[in-house]
Amino acid sequence: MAAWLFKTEPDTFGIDDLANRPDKREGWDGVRNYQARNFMRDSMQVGDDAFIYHSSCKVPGIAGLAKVSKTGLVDPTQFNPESPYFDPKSTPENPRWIMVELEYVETFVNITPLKKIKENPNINVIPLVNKSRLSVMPVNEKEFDILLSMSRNHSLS
DNA sequence: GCCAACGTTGGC
DNA sequence: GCCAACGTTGGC
Repeated sequence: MAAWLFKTEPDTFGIDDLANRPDKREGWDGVRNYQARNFMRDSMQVGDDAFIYHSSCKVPGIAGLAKVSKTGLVDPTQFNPESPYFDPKSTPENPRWIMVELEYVETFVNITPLKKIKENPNINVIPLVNKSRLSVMPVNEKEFDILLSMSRNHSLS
């Protein structure tokens, strides 16, 4: 089973919004980056772990955990002219943007800040730390274990 | 297919 | 709000 990290702006949609959905699930729409899309389309499987990372906020960092609950969904916002994610070049016959659905698992008591993540030499592999702007990125097993224990230990303090 | 210009992201 | 990093666009 693989693990991933999803960036999101909590002002728009954060871990609390996911937790407050009636079924605690949400289609992860609005990703408009081919590399990120390819991860969702080609590599994700139901049951994969998914960190929810909050960006562009007071304390950027990992806020919670979710899991992939559906794969291979067509992002409906690409066909909606009113949506900021509208893509006039995409057609229903050949949709360009594929998404997954995430299901809420856990909110960490405290955010695990990017600052702390950067300080750990064992997790400098992920594009997050490398200043990439990828909004969806893979997290290897070792990194996942470290990040999860950081997040849970931190929540005890 | 190169690459300069431009727009966006996102931490600070 | 600044600006570095990076993806995308479009002229050639």
